[in-house]
Amino acid sequence: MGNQFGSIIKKLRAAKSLLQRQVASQLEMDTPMLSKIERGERRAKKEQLVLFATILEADPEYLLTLWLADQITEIVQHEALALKAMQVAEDEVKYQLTKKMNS
Amino acid sequence: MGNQFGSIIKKLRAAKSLLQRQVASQLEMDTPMLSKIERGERRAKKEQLVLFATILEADPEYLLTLWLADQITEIVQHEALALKAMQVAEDEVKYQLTKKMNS
DNA sequence: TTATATTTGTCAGAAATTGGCAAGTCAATA
DNA sequence: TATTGACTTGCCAATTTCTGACAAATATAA
Repeated sequence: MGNQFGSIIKKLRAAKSLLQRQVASQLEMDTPMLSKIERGERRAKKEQLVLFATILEADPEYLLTLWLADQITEIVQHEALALKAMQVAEDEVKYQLTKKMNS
Repeated sequence: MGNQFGSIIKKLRAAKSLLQRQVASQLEMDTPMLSKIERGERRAKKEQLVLFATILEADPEYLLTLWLADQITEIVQHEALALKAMQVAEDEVKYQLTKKMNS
């Protein structure tokens, strides 16, 4: 249950003393939807991240990082090989980056 | 295009001089499906990994690692924040592991 | 060519995801 | 204790994505 993105946006919202109703309306969603996003039951759409950042005065890159990290965690959680898989993926991404550099 | 899992099982199959037809039949899939898995166009089902390992005489944990890594790579590829997101996810997984230890 | 191996394209059915609403819980307070 | 407001839960239909299967195209080799 729960994820990092949801926990953070909930915390940021509380820090600004905003109600779900107020944030949700700006995002054009209802409060049940926002509630679910905050509790990690649903995932925000990528296009909504910038708006979240604006409303909550957060760094959009920070939110995107958490949003991506949650998806990774979801894949490997409960896996004994989680850390190994992440290491392999990291190596692959780095390799792709060097390939991109030389082109 | 292409992923690590697919490339490896294709290489292993070639090393054993097996045809797609021979491997596919044991997995109860047709050769177009296996072809797509080898080229990363489709993903093997998790339940098939052990059978892949048996047929190709590979370490099942190795194949599972690649299979998981591919999914991570898919999420973060094309993302400038890929490495940062993976780091955050890794921290989270490690944290969950310590939490699990003390329970 | 002919045969065999692999890849590509397509598609209907299955499965997962989505957005939205109704109803529920919970806490504060009148 | 009744009411109000904030949030959560449960459910569902519509949409989207995924899956397996097949036919056809392409490649490889004899």
